[in-house]
Amino acid sequence: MAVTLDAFDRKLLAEVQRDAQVPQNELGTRVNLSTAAVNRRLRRLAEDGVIDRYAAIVSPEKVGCPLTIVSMVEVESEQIDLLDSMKRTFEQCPQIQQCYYVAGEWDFVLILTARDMEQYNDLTRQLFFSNNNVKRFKTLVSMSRVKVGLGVPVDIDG
Amino acid sequence: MAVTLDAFDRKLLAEVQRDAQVPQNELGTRVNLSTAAVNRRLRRLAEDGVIDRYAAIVSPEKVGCPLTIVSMVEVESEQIDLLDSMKRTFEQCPQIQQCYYVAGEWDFVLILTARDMEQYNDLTRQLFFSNNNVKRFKTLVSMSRVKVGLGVPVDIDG
DNA sequence: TCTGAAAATGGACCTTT
DNA sequence: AAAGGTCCATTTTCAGA
Repeated sequence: MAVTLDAFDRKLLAEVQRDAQVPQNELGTRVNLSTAAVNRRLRRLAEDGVIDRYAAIVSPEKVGCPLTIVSMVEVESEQIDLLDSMKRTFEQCPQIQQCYYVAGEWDFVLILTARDMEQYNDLTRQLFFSNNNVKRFKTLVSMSRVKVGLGVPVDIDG
Repeated sequence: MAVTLDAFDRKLLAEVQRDAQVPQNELGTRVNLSTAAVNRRLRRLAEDGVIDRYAAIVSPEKVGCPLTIVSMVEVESEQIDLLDSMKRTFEQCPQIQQCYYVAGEWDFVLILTARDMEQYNDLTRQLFFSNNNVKRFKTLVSMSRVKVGLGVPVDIDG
C-alpha cells in the first residue's frame, strides 16, 4: 500500500501540501531539480495516488459557516448494513467535513460546519434524533480552530 | 467578516473545492462564463480570503501514516498563557492535522496521523504526559476514515 | 538536461448594464 | 462603476530529442 519516496519526493510533497500554486520551475530551485524532473515526479506522485487530489481550501467564515462543531456518536447496533447506511448518510451531508469510524467510547466522530446553531439543531434532528440506530451523541462546539489542515508529515520519518 | 457571493462564485467555489486542477476555460463552460471572467473571479476570491489557499491532498496510507487518531484533552487550568502555550505546541506538531479548542466536556479535540501505535505513544508522552496542564485525555483510534475533507457547503445556503 | 510546442493564465481594451 | 467578452502577451506545463 505504501510507496517508496526519496528525499526529493518528500520535499516536493511538503511544498505542494503547503501551497499547490507555486510553479514547477520555482519548486525546482527550492528542491534542487530541473523543471522537467519536478514535472515528472509530481505526475508520478499523482498517478500513484500519493497525491490524492488538488483542492482549494475555502474559509468557512467568509462563506457564512462560522460554526465548527465536533460531534461524537454512539450507535445502538454495529450490524454491518446499519453502519454502512449511517456512513452513507454522513458522507452525503454537505455540512459534515469529516467522519471517522472509531474504536473506544464512541463509534463515530464528526467534524461539522454550520451557519448557526439553528442549522446545527436541524442537522442534529436529521442525523441523530431521527435515526433509530443512534443511541446517544455529544456535541463539542469549537471556540477556535487552532489548526486546520489535512497535511501529512513527510519530512524525515515514514 | 463574511463576503457577498453570487451564484457564479458559489459554483466556482464548489468546483475548485472538489478539484483545483480543472482549467479556467473548462470552469467557464461549466458555469457559463468566459475564461477571463473565471480568472477574475478566482483571483478576487483568493484576494478576499474566501479561497484561503490551494493545496495538494496527500494520502496518509501511501506515505506511511496509516493511523488516524482522535484525541480529546481536558486541561488543568484555562489560564490564557497556558492555553496559548498548548495551542502553539499543538500547531507545531507535524502529526497533528487539526486542533479545535472546544466548549463542553473537553477542551481540545485533536486529529492526529501516525506511522504506528509506537509513534502515537511517543506523541502521547511529548504532548500529554509531559505537560503539567493536561488533566486527562482520551484516545479514539479510527478504524475507517469515512469522509475526510475541508469542504464548505456553498451550494444554496449562506 | 535542454528545447520547443501546446496549454493555461492573466492583462488590455472595449462593450454592456 | 462594476462586470462581461474578445483578443493578445506572458507564463507554465509537458513531451521528445
